Amino acid sequence: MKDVVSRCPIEETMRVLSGRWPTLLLYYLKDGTKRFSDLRRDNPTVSHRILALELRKLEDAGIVRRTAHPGYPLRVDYDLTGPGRRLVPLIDALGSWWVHTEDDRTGRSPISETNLDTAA
Amino acid sequence: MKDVVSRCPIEETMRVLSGRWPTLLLYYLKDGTKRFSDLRRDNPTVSHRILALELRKLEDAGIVRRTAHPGYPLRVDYDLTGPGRRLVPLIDALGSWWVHTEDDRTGRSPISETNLDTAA
DNA sequence: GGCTGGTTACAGAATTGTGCGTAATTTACA
DNA sequence: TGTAAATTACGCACAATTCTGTAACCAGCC
Repeated sequence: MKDVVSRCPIEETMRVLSGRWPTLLLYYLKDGTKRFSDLRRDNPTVSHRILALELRKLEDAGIVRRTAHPGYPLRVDYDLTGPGRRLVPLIDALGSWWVHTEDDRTGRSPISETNLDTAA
Repeated sequence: MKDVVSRCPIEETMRVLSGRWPTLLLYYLKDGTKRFSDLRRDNPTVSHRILALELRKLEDAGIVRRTAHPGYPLRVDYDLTGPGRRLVPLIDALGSWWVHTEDDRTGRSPISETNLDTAA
């Protein structure tokens, strides 16, 4: 990718949210504070390296707050910032959009007077 | 919500919207019908190949409708489907989220009353 | 031959995964 | 009591995989 700094906010947002993990991490973090190992447990298919990189990316974007506790064994907490929490419902909206478009994808119309299929 | 598919709808949505082009194409298509060459002109940095691939992906996702007119020279129109149009405000919301988090990113207080938030 | 939309073949860039190393402290065990 | 190993959250080097771009080619009518 180039070093192009886009002025389009949508592009900027997508630069952060693109990929498989960011929205998933948001999803797990909306429950509250999680530790690195918690997040790995939540999603066993992320490699530790990628998890660290993604968390760093979200931190840089101001979505996630990283809190390192001094002492050993190491302990680091992650939770959503204000912007991060405000982002959650938007992500959820995308999720429901997908669910609703299922009707369109399967060629059915959503709940209407003409349609009384056995719903899903 | 039930265990509809084995995968999360947010993940499915992001699988389609991830990357640099999908949201940009949505942005250009929300004005109305466009042809392949129009979209290339709108965004000169997409390669011919990628544009075709991305449009195909959006078509498969039910976001974009492809209409090939018979006759030569070839002519193909692209426009948003119903789901595609319903997606636009959600994308816009992500854009305004980014604009509003600017305050947080730049360390300014988000207190606003005399706040002219005109998105770019 | 040129126009348009699209595809294939190959190359190079970017992203992701694997495995090893590290820190200071606790526990395991002989 | 001493030594080894586990723990936790990474960083680094490297391999594998995926993504993107370039260029050429196709179709069929003017």
